[in-house]
Amino acid sequence: MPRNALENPHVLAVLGLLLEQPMHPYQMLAELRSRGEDRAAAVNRGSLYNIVEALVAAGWVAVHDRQREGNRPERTIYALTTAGREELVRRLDAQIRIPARELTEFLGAVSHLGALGPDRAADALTERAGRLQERVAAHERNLAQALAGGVPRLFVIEAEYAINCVRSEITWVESVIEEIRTGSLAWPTAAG
Amino acid sequence: MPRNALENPHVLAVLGLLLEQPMHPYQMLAELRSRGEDRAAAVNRGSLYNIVEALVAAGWVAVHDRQREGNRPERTIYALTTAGREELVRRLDAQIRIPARELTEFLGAVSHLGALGPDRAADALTERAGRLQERVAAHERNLAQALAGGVPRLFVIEAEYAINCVRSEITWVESVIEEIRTGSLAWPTAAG
DNA sequence: GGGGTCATGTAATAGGTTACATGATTCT
DNA sequence: AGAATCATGTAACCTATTACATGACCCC
Repeated sequence: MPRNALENPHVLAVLGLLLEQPMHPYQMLAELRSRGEDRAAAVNRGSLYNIVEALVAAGWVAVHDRQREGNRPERTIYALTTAGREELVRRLDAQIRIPARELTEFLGAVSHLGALGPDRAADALTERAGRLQERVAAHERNLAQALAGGVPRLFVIEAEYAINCVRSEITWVESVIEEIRTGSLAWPTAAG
Repeated sequence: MPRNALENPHVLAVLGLLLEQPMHPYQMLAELRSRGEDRAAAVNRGSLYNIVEALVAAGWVAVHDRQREGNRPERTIYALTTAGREELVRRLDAQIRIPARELTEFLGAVSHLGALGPDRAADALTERAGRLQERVAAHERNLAQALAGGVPRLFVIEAEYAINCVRSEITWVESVIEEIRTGSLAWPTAAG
């Protein structure tokens, strides 16, 4: 187990899952992957076992049950402890209060937009806008379906946030395209 | 040198810097750090030398000059090659056209907002909104200063994008706070 | 004279990913 | 019968970070 596995960014995701219900690691993996499309980052099993081990050592998670079906490998169900729940709340609280510097790939690309030249830049941005539209539509479909299925809004609030982010990016991208087309965003030569 | 150092996410940043002017690695580091507050992620020298070595091997970057001042260690100035410039354009183009799944820390936190309970959630979100306001103000000051100093808008366009993102997040956060306060965002018990 | 910056090179460390190994169950 | 899934455990590998090593120059 890595020494500071507790600093692993997936720790919050694991604690969050265990808040919902006790689980064995393989199930966590399945959950994370099924929601992963828009919620969690990809985790692999190697890291996951390390994290769980570290969480147990920290006392935030404890063995809840051991089950055996037939001759399958015994599966160990883990559950949040009280301390784990407190830690989860502490981390959530901190991550909400203090915005991290979220450096996206797109921000890095935009900072060298000049290198593409006006036509290619406008073209690329247009394609992006289209793809973002599709993404918003997909998010909205999922959200509507969940709400129609009776899931409380609080439990899908992050979808609303994601939609908000993508929407505002679309607006920005489209405004830049327009400015390139009208020439109000000037293109200095040797732009970089 | 790592085998796929060319896949390193900092490659684009290095190519972008070299598009502006030839440089030696130490200077790249200084540039990245000085802009780093809102532009580039932190790079350390170990990785940087690996990247430069890989870029040279790929033919995207070549030794431009070797300079020696007094008895200081000789510094090697690298410059973009034509192939390197093409690669930069190719990567920029792709990164703009195809939006990556940008999973932020905040998105992960929001998805477990329920665990904080309504009061603490509203409180934490309020603090975040305040900090985001400060960040917008700082970005705007920098942007205004750059523009006043004669920098073409195209070269600071990424600051406009960053401001747009933060602004829209503030709007969203404030709307959620309001909904928590008025009770229109219901809080199911045992929320997680 | 001491501390900080300029500038590089390289080895050690530790983390995450990938792959190997095992074996039962279920579906086609 | 073969493939895919369930479920774990562990070792190898590769990458990035960190630290060590070197030495000149500049400012106080």
